[in-house]
Amino acid sequence: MVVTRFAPSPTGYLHIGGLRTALFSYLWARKNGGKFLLRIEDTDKARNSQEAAEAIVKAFHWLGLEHDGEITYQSQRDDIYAIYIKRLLDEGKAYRCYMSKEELDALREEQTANKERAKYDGRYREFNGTPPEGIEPVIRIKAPLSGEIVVHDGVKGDVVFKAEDILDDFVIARGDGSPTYNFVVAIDDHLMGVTEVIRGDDHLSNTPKQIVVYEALGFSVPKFYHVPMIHNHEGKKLSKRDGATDVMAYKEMGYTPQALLNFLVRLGWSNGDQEIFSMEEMMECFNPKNINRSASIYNTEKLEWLNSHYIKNTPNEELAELLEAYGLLLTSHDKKEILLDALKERAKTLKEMAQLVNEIIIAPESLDEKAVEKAFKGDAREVLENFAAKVSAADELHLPSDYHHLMEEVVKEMNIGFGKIGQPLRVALLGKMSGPGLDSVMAIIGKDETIARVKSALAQIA
RNA sequence: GGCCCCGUCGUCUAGCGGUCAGGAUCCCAGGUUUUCAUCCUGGUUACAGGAGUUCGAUUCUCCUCGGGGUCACCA
Repeated sequence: MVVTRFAPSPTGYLHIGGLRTALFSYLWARKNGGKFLLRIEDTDKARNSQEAAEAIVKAFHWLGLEHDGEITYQSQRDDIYAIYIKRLLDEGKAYRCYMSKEELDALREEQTANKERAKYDGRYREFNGTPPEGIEPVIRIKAPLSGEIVVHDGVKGDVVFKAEDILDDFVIARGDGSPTYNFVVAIDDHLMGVTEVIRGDDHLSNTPKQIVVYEALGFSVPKFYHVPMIHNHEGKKLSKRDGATDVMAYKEMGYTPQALLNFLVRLGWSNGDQEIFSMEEMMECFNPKNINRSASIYNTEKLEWLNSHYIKNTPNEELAELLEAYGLLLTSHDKKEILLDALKERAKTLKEMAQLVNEIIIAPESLDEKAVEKAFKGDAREVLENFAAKVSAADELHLPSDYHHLMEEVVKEMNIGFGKIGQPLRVALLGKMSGPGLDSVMAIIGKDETIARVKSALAQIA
């Protein structure tokens, strides 16, 4: 069984980069009928893990990504980690190191001065004398000091590290007894049954350390996939400073979950030339072997395109529900269909769409001066008066086509081009030169409001 | 600085020894539309550089350059 996991450290919210690795992990688990687990890496007790977990779960929920089973909190697993620390100590695979912080700093400084790599010198590795007074020892693992550690990575291939280059006896438990990251990650992944670790490639250089832990404990090493970073415009790792990295901010901006997920799945991963993926297709097609090796630059142009694509292709019923989050209650609006049909091809975001709806429903406060100047030339006044009279006289006006017929009548009668009625009417109804089809607009606001807006405009330009 | 990763249009990418180097987005032009948007059609733009290997390299090897990541009693 394929078991994947997403293991964020609780920095507050779910960001784009994290979401992408979570998505990859989720898809791979679902595709294989496996499990997708969530673990909160909150060994840093100063932070509020509960809130962070809730923010992440909330974002997952919005996106429709559900994790399996209970959430694992590292902060609640000290007892478990203690067992493995003791085991390593008992087996002589780890030891207490009584070096003080000051001594360590001094050592590092000296090494740096000599242009050597800063590393622990192993002075307590074989120590069995009397420990110095007043030192709370850290616990270090006996790491191999020579030879190679090979990470068999599904994205990067086999990455070879020389032990002497990168390893030393690193700390697995602090002076206060709390375990450190590289130690608990290995234990948790093993205990949770994780078979494939899909994570950012900033973790690649951590991996040899984790492999040391796996091997010391006799655990089998999972399959790794280190996915390249997402960079900002400057080519640097994406961070909170780069604008909207909070996933929920995309909801506020009016992006649909579908668009965001589709955008992210294609960032660093591809399936031939395919650009549009439904959730089902993602689960069907996703395979980490097609993850790109190089970092990608984050750019929202395609996201916008995808968003408008999905808005266009979302059924009205569903669209009306989505729009509720933007303060638009359309579910029982009698002209909902016409309204949504008229606007879904025009909006890039749901937020924008809500705004466009209001621009139709609510009469313009004032008419744009330039538009008035341009549109109300020649016999515009007569045209509008004629049209208003026809609207007044008609009994049944419901569909856009009903209004369209009236416009056609005026055009024929007065022997003018369509633009001669379209432009002034548009300005009268919407206050500006652009917007959706006028026949739809009129069908939406209805007969009385149409007449009222035309008359009001006529009065204003008198 | 040590170690590691990466390098195809501006951006996301396809390519896996022989292609007019393909698609998407963006941008531009034309068409459709009373307008704007959508939509349709067309167009501009890329193999970082240099050595090899080979009949032939974007593809394989090495070097250079460039970018990124990581080097904690943080995660």
